[in-house]
Amino acid sequence: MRSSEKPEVLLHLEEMLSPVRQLLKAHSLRRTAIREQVLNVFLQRKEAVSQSDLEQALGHPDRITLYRTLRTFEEKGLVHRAIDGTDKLKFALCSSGCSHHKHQDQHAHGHCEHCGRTICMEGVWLPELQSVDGFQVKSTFLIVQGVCSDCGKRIATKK
Amino acid sequence: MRSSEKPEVLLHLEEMLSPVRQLLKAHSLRRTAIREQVLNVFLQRKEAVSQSDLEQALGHPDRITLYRTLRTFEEKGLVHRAIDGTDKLKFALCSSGCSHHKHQDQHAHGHCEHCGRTICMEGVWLPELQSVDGFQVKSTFLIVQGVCSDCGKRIATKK
DNA sequence: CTTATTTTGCAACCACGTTTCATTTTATCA
DNA sequence: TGATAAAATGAAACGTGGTTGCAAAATAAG
Repeated sequence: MRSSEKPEVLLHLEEMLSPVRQLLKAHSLRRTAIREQVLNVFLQRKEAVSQSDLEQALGHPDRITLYRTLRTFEEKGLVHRAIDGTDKLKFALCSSGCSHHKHQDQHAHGHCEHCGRTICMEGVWLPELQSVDGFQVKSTFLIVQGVCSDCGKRIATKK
Repeated sequence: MRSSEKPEVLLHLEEMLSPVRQLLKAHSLRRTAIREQVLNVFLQRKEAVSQSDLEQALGHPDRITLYRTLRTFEEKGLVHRAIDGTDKLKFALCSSGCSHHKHQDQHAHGHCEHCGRTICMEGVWLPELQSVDGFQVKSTFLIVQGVCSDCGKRIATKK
């Protein structure tokens, strides 16, 4: 689908409406199909997603390209790694506090042992440590494992 | 090396002295070479170790056997997974509070971004949460990233 | 010392992370 | 709009790690 096939009016509308393109432009990233698709998934879901989540959501695109897309996003400060205690690497959209090399992620991550989703818990604050037994603290992560509210309801109603 | 080649007095001494064999017996596990070796590494280092750490430390034994050894130890409550924010799975010796299926790990884990080691921080306590926005909390993990005291000293003296 | 049970080591498979390189696509500028 | 430089893609290929099944070996029990 080439953009030249669309009337100009529509093009301008799209440019105005698309937060995805704004994000790409703001981080000086070229606009490509997979980047837009990936960003759309990040914007739709508010949770942390793994590469395999994305592969499924996007109908199994080239996995190397997807891999590099995520790494590029991470480098440019669009996403950060969300540590959720699983061995699976997940990413979440950065908030405005993230820059290219310093990511801030001042909230806990809740990992649901039922559905496997990882949600960001904005309300939980992390202990602010500076040094522990000679260990210089640079960042802290709090992982909360349990059952998310959706799964909790589902279990309650089905039983 | 068959034990029958040693005098009986020595045998008794060994039995009395070996915490490794006590651990195995306490968890009704058979005494095998690799299990003793792995436990020795766990007892010597006080940090969390990954499978590849163990492979290196033990001179690359059969990796499947090692893999199953760790899983067995985990099932029997000898070790627990130590979440340190890396994608690499690590294990640490359980304290007395661990049973077969319920592991307690009430301390933070410090991950050194310099040497990659993961140490247990007994002094840092985790926030006790019960429910956050409908999320039922079952366990919490605190990961502290930074520079461990050894690396801190090493950097300070070398520069 | 024999036997039943457990553990080991091997083969084999799949998922994932990662790099290299030729080809394609994008943004830029005339 | 069309040519061009730079960037991104897709294929191939490799390494590591996790996992299972099965026959051989080792262990604990009698």
